[in-house]
Amino acid sequence: MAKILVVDDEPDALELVSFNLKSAGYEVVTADNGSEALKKARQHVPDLILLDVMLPEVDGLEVCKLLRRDPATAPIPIIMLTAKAGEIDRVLGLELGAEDYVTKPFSPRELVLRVKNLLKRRNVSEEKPDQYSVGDLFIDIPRHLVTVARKRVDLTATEFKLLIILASRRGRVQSREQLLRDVWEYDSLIDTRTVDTHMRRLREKLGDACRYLDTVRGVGYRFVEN
Amino acid sequence: MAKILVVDDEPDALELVSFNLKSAGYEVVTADNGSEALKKARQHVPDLILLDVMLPEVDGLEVCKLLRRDPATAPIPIIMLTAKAGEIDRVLGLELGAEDYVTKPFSPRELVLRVKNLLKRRNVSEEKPDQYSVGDLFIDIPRHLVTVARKRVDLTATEFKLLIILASRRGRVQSREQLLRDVWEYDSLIDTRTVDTHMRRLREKLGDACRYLDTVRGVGYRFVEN
DNA sequence: GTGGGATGTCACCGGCTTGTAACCTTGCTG
DNA sequence: CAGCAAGGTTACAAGCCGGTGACATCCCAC
Repeated sequence: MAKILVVDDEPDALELVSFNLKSAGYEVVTADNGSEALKKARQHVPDLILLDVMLPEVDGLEVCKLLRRDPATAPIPIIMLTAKAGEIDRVLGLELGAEDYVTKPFSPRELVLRVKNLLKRRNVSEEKPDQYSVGDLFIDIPRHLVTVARKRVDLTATEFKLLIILASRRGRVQSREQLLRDVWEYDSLIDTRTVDTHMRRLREKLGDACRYLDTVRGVGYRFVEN
Repeated sequence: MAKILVVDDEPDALELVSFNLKSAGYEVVTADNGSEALKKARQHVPDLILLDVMLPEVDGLEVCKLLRRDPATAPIPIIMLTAKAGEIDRVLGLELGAEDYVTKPFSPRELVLRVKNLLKRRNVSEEKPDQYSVGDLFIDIPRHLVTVARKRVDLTATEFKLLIILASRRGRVQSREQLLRDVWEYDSLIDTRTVDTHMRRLREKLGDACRYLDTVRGVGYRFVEN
């Protein structure tokens, strides 16, 4: 998954943005001032940089210019963040090589969408992984293989699919209806309680690893976040 | 998706407009006279209002003025619809706080575009946000997760929904009846005092963060503005 | 056809959630 | 300051929800 450097001097904004990007599955590196941003950009060589214009000392425009000057960081696309919606800023930012521009306040959703688009355009792959691993649980989709603590676990087709759907949306609660749609692939000819039964069988087979599967009462099931 | 209140006394016009908005993916609420418009605006708190100027009894300009006077509906952007293309009307409407002005006959396409633009400008993201954060309180809807000062708080399904409804209308007081409608999703087979009990449980679990939940005596509850 | 595994359904149970009522506290009004 | 109404608290019973075991059915391999 793509690595993104987020630069903002306000801790709250930094937290908000990086949380959302992480949720969307990106790897996030942060910096809260201009010189740190330059250092981390050279150190990590991220796939994309989110850069706040208003920074103490070295401001965002300056950082942008310096990043473009260094051949190591020059090709990295940059999205500028700013509170000012002024035309001057926009033009200036774009001239200095920012790929895109987002004015505060922005919706986290919108930001993630722009990031996604930009990365897609840049052809940085963001395909779904064909394997997951959490703690001592390994899931290999093409091999249809699941192991817990290196020991192989045999799952039926339905159990496997259920596990994958949950794992691929790690942290996000899936309602029974949702799971029926995605695992069984048609709408509710099936009793929602059937999901419970399959969860039970899945948990039974996973043994210790069933700790990764949460029940959220009144809502549905969830694969734990960490 | 954004909710839009459409007000027009001609059934044909009402139908035309709401059909097009629904096609564009918006949720539509309708009213065919001024007082109903006011009632529904307060009840549904839409993201935008399309208001015909020519209405029997209370006319559009009057409705506009009244909407602006009520703090609950004041911030909602309004687009005025009128047959008259006169400059006087335009000025009057804008003075009264209409955000935009469309003269009949208009193309449905144009109308939908204006709606889209206005919502975008207002940063009413076309979709509802899937997370909220205020101070040290974080709410993540897909994860069904609430944290206060980074510490996880376990809420029941009802408590969670109540919190989300309040958070999504930050600053606007919600009456007990309103909350019953939106959280419990059917009309008041339930005692309004039940809301109190759930607010208490919610506050208890939120601990310090309950300071974000105001009681407005004689009216209802509110998530604080800032 | 038979046997075994996979799958969907059901009934039951225990516990948590939830609605309600009764009582207490608070703050407004005169 | 007294009285009252609105909201906070407490307690509790009902019932909903999810876990579980049992079972019928289906499908496939043999």
